[in-house]
Amino acid sequence: MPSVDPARNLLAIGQLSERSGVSVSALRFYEQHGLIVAERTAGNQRRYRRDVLRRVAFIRTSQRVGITLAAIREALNALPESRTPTRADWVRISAGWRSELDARIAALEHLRSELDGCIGCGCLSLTNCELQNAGDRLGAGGDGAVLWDAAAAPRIPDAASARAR
Amino acid sequence: MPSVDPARNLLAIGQLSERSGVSVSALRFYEQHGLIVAERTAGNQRRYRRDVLRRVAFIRTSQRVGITLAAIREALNALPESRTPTRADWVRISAGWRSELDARIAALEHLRSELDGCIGCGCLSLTNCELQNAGDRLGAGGDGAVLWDAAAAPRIPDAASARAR
DNA sequence: CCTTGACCTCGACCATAGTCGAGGTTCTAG
DNA sequence: CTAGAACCTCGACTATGGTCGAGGTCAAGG
Repeated sequence: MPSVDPARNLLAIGQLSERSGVSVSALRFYEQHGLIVAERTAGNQRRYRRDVLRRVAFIRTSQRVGITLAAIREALNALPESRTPTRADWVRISAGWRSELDARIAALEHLRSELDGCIGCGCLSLTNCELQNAGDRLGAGGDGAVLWDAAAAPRIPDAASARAR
Repeated sequence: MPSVDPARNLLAIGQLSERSGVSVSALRFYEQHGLIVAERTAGNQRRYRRDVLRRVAFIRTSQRVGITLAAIREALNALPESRTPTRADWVRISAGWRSELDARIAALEHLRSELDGCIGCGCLSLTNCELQNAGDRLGAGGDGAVLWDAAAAPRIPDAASARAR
């Protein structure tokens, strides 16, 4: 195991991996996608500043809440000088994650009530059923709360337009 | 538009697409993955029995609840002779979907409470945080209700084992 | 100095749920 | 009989979040 630069306390990728519990390949992947940064040694090896550990923690925690890497990256980039989130940053951002979570829970509950109304009904007749025809969606809650918004674009790129193209 | 076989009332793929609202490519995809079946004309074109319409409705409705195609296929294959679900089948199976939904909602609520407890805490210190360390997961609820089961296999194929392999 | 473990890049691959296009065939109306 | 719409297969591509291996380099201890 390589020893740590005594002056600046930089971490090699294996060390960061071990301390964060995130695989080496995932760390490289995060860098590729602009979520973390690394300095390089003369020999082109990555060296991480210690605050990257916090950054990785932030990323994993946000992921556990179901936030996509793209959204996490945006949240990080929105910070002044793209700094690693402070505790205050975390409080603010995680409150936003909480709203996302609320929205997703609400969407599932709405869906459940639809399903309940549908369990005994003529659903499979393919007409007159909310579950069949509603415009709301479940999909990996992309950007924002576009939940049961019937006015949104149709989620099934339907046969007619498919053929038209 | 081709006319329907008067004797058996079979549907061409375009007709099934139009009536079900599911794209032609998706219908072929479903067939490829064993969710629906088609007879063939002498010229190798698909012809669908009318009950496939019900089957497709079942598939789409189940998908809207967030069930994966793999799980839907299993549910369909579990029916006697892999018949198209009757109304009674739908009642039974959709009750199962409902439990899945309940489990997913419970998982999200659990997560939310963890997040709440974590918003002001030292989360980002990477220690002593439930959100950081818990074994529960969100991921596209695979097979069954493996929700916040700390005994389950670690979801982060961690650095150590990655290196070991 | 040399070995060995840790590191590097790049490209291919996993699952999920399809879409799109190329190149060729079939079906049906006129 | 023929035009054209609808159909066929197959392979490549989309996005997400990575993993794995090949082939090659770096760094540090003995």
